[in-house]
Amino acid sequence: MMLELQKDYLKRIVPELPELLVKRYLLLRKVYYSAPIGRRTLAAYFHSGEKVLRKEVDLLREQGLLRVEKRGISLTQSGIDLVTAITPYLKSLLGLTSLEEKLLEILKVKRVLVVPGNLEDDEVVLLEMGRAAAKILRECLTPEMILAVSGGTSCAAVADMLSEGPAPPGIEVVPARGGLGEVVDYQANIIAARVAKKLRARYRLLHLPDSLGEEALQIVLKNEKIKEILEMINSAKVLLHGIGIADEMARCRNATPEEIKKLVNKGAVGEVFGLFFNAKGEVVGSIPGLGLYLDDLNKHVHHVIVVAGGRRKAEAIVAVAGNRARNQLVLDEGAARRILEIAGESATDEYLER
Amino acid sequence: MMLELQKDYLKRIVPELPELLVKRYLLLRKVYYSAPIGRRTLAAYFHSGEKVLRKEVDLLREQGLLRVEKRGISLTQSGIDLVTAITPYLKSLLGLTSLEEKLLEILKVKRVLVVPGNLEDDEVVLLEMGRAAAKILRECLTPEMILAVSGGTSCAAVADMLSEGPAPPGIEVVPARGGLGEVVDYQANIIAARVAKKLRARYRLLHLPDSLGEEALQIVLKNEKIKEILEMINSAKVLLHGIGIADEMARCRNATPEEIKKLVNKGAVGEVFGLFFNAKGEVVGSIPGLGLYLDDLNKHVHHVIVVAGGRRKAEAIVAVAGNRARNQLVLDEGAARRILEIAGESATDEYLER
DNA sequence: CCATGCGGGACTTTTTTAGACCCATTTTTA
DNA sequence: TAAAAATGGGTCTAAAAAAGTCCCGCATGG
Repeated sequence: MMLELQKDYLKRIVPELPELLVKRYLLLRKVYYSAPIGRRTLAAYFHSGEKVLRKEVDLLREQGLLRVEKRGISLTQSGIDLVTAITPYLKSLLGLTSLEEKLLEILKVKRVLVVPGNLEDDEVVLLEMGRAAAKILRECLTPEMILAVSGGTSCAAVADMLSEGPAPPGIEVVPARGGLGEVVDYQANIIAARVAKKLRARYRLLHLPDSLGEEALQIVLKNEKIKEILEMINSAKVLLHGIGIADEMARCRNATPEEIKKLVNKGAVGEVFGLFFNAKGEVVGSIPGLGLYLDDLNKHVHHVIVVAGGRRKAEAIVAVAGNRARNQLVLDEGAARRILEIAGESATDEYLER
Repeated sequence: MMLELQKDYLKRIVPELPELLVKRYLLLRKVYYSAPIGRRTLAAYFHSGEKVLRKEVDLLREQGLLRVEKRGISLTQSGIDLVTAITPYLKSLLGLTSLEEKLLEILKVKRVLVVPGNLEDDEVVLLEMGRAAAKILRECLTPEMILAVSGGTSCAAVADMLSEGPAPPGIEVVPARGGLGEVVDYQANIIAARVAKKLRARYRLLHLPDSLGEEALQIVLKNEKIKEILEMINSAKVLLHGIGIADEMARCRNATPEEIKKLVNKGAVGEVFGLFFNAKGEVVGSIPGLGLYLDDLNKHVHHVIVVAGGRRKAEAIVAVAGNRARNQLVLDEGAARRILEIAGESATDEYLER
């Protein structure tokens, strides 16, 4: 409270502080993730003039935070320390801390962590979310547990940012789904393997194409190996997953226009593991055959880490991750603020209904 | 510690923060003590251009901290709140908090409070010191006690800044000395009366010219009234006093050149109540007759509040107020930093002696 | 071995800032 | 009560700072 008070006063007597602080924080953060990086590249990234950027760089270099060399700009050790140390203060200044508290109430989950920035405007935000989620993930690990991970860019970012180093013994990493989409880096299988490698843990793969006909699926499911892995997935104690937007994911899974229409009519907005959720968080559709398996998962798991960002995913996040007491959400500022807007709107709606 | 850490990081990522903060703090503080005050007067005060100052004023007005009216500039309620609330943060930023801790060790007193700024450059500092000391003074008051105050500009400032309002019952305010100097506002008598009025307490006056011959003094001392007051002074539980520079005060008390030379030869650097102290804090001279009385005072008193500022008073402060466990010092930044310098020098001297 | 991207420097244009007034009004002073 | 001083606001101009746009020599990586 005392800190909040001072922060407020500080903003009034030095109103240029937030702007300066955020600007430089974003610069340092970008360099952190992209070093070594050139002056012009940075300028283009921030849509600012070269001279303007150079001034900032010079200033931060004079402060000993940046190192400017022939090969490009990178952070000094102090710069690295600062970027991590100042994040909580910045979040408080930007109102993200109070945003987190509000979302905690609205979404009724275990934890909400909001990363500054918007995924849609700034690619670095994804990495930052990945880093935050990776940290949480490590906290959740205990010996002899199964960790299930989903696919997608968000989980890929977590794998990227996960620190290398041994995890508790006996951990196994499994993909929560089969193959999906074309980009190999975002496949659950690949991500599971990469996470396992970082953790120096074992992993299993699920060799199952995702969009399979009903009959074919029934046959494949009789395969012992696949049955075994599916059982492993279902007994996972930690679950890491992203969130899909319903219609996009349906299209991505080669659903027919009728099927998509059907889903939309049922109010599907969010998707995860091939399960489709409506705004109230109810399952209104699923990939045939696997649906039941995966619906069970939520009942036995201990920790669920959800990583998602971008304003356009807000509805899906509420639908998929809301009202689940075991969920820990890692969001970006864009999604977080949008969720608050939606909640405000629906609250207004309720008010109007009376 | 956490706060210190953040402060440090904040200074590195926004190095212009201290400058901005201090500049505006000083502006607000000046307005606080001088409102309503005009733009040009302020500009002249800060030795800055009119336009520069106007920009700052506009900014602070937009922040709702200043009110700009035909009659002049004054603080809004928020502005008043801010000026008082931000002081501890500012002190920490300027390193005054750590300065206070160092002085506490060096001077071995009960408390050291350092006010930002230098008395010699900025007249407002005196008022700020007065306000700080007045606050401490009120904390020290208990029913039925005697409060003794000395003369001088510092104590006058305390009287000025003392809030109006009742004190614990039965308090009596007495001047610690008789008349001294020409300026009526700085007489101990007048200050005692003003303090008493603010506290809604009773007061007594000491009708005794300070520079009296030895024989005349002996006669006057037989006066019952005077004896009574002198006894009251000696049984004071709270003592508020400033600090004089030895040679200046000697001259002020109409000492002959020989007497002054004698004092200087004895190493006198500081003065209070007509007692002269050398650098080690020993009494090396006094106004005839009253010396013993006043030397006793320090032995029975509970709280001693010392107010002094300006670099040139540093030696005197160390001499008079150092090494007294009951003393609470209110200093300005100028004096405080100079004291630290002196301590460093003498420490170096000791080092060289080995 | 060359092409790309790097930091640093220089030059010009644009924008911002700062200084020096004057004005109508209010407040203080004589 | 009248004169004098001080108030905020406005404006014009000079100065300075900022920003945009190049070019250069160099290292690095394909």
